Amino acid sequence: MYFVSKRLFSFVFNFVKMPRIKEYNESDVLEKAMNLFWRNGFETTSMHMLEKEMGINKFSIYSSFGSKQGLLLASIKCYQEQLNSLLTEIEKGKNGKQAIKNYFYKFLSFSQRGNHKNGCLITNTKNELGDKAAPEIKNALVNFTLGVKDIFANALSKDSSRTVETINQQSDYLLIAMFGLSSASRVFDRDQLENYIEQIFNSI
Amino acid sequence: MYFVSKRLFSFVFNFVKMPRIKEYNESDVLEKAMNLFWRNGFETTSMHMLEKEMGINKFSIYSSFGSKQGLLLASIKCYQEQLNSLLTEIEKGKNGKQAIKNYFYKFLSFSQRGNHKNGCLITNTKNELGDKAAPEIKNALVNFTLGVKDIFANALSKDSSRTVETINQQSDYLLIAMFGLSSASRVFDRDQLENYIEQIFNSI
DNA sequence: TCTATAACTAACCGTTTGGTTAGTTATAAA
DNA sequence: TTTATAACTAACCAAACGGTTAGTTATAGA
Repeated sequence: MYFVSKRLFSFVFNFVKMPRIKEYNESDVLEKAMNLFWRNGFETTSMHMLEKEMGINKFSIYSSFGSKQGLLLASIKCYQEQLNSLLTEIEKGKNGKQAIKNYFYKFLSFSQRGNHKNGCLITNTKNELGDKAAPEIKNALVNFTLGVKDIFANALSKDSSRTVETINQQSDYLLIAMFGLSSASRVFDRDQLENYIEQIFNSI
Repeated sequence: MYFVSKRLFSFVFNFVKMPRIKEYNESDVLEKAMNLFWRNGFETTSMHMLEKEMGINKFSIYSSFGSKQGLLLASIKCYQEQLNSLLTEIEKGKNGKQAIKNYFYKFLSFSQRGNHKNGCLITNTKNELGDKAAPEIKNALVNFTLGVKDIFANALSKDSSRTVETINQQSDYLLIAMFGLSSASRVFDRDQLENYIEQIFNSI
């Protein structure tokens, strides 16, 4: 079974005439929407703000992304791709603990893009919507979190002398510490946060 | 300069006639409002929900608390009083580190009142409103946070062999760890959170 | 009983929300 | 040039939002 777009299908088989072409790039406008959700949260970001920031009107938003929550879901996936490029660096590192620590510091810079204290879109969305989020969104959040824990666990297992149980406990701990850092990064100062990171890695 | 209520003033000086009496108790309805804000956040809690939960109508809410943000401010102060009774136990403890650890555990139970994962009203409000909060609310949040750090620092200074700088760093660290725990307590499981607490206190 | 007053009720206010839809325009195959 | 189609514009929708206000009711002193 192959899936092709309606446009491609009609181009190949000449069944329908080719209509007007989109004047915007979906991934460009999505990036702008993501930044808005990241900075302001879901509820605070109104459709009006999205129209202005994305440079297209409601009709186009709804025809590309279905609904406001659909746009949030697409934004989350876009955000996750960006975070993934930071996460893969953990997997490359030889010293697992040090690689995770580097990730914590890099996340700190990442979260303050554009001199805004944005925090983390994943964490922000969990904090704001919780159980009220659409099932697809909740799944995306949970799966990403599980993936991060796995990456932490794999990195820790590279270092010698940790039992399986210790690895599980420490990766759980680092996961929550990361969640805490994400929330705290919207409130506390840079040097407080760096001190926080140093203390975290003292105990493992 | 003495401040007395209009009612008391008129009672004492017999200047005006005594009108109809309030049918509700302000601290009772405030407690109910606080629980609603604590569980749902500020924006999600509508005036309609508040009317139903508090058992009085908008007019009474506005005449007692001025505005929705005024009601939130009163709720925060009510919440802070409840947390203070947990915090004073830290000051009583002989072993500073252990007293703070006990506080972390007690907060965990406190935050899950009524089988809801409420987190902490202070932290939730910071996370949700941030800079958009009214100045009075921001002040209340900041001052409370500073107070907690002081209590941590005083407790740590009871234990021997810590420099002034270490005390400052560790109390800053515990403050952010507490902030993280408050956020994480709405998402993670009890045993994950307990493991988190144990690891936090390994490093100090 | 009369009266001044504040607690109360309920209808109402303008604004904003997410979302829709009728009508117009640009495209490219026929 | 005609035509089918989808991208586009802009006016529109009901519902919900925080907040107000005119009118009613209960109270206690006079």
